[in-house]
Amino acid sequence: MEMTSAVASLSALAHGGRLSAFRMLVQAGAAGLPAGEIARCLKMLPNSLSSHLAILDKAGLIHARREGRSIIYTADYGAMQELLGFLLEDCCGGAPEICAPLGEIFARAVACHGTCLPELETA
Amino acid sequence: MEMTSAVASLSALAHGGRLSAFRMLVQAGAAGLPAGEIARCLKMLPNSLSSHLAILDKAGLIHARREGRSIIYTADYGAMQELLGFLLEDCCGGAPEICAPLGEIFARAVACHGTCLPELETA
DNA sequence: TCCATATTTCGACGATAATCGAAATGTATG
DNA sequence: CATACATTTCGATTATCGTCGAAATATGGA
Repeated sequence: MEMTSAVASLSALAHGGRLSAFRMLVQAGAAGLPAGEIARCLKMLPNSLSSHLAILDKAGLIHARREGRSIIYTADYGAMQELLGFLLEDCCGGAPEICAPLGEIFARAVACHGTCLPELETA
Repeated sequence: MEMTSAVASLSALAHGGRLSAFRMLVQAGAAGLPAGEIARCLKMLPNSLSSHLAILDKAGLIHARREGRSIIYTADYGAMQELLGFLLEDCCGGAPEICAPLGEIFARAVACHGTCLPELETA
């Protein structure tokens, strides 16, 4: 991943609404979520959210597919992986013991306890 | 880590110059780098860089210490860890096989091959 | 104390981004 | 084909950000 797309991804995530939306999608998995559902959950106007989702999409962090009259958005885990990898690239200046504790992130991440997303699966 | 500081961190990183500076510091390890060295390497005006470093500092991603007439900046690996953890929190919607490949990030990260930073250690 | 070095702070200007109402597009249904 | 629904696009306004020159602060050395 090169600088310019990393900045695009980080800029896309550097906004409360977009970050919340992205995290919802990350937590939603491959099934994804319709735009309206996200807007309702985050209490944003549909048109505002739409432009935010477009920014995330343009950065490659999420993708859209039409399903009936809804548009379903899904997180791109590969893009996420590239971004995190970019931040960690050549880290710790040759002292592996510094970046070793970063591995604990995944111990927590893989736990997958799931907090948000109330009745989305049943709706 | 709560939303508001995550957005601050991502906003801080969402800029070419700041992202480059942060990555230099991440790669520099605990020794850190003086502001002037970063400015020279990134071809930025000292005052511009200074305000960018201030933003990264305010977000908690780096810290400053004075050493002689230089000011040495260092990356905060703990803050970095929190940010990455926040992005990965409750990921994958209960399907661990999705976020498992994210673990490969660290296989590469821990390699610590070191690219940039030419004669900084000898200067 | 006087000067050079290293870095930051201030102030202004131009560029970019966020927000919202209104209108347009695409899709199902009667 | 007309209508309702889901979402996007457009246009304008306001706020925030990035950049740069100039001046200020802090440190070390002659």
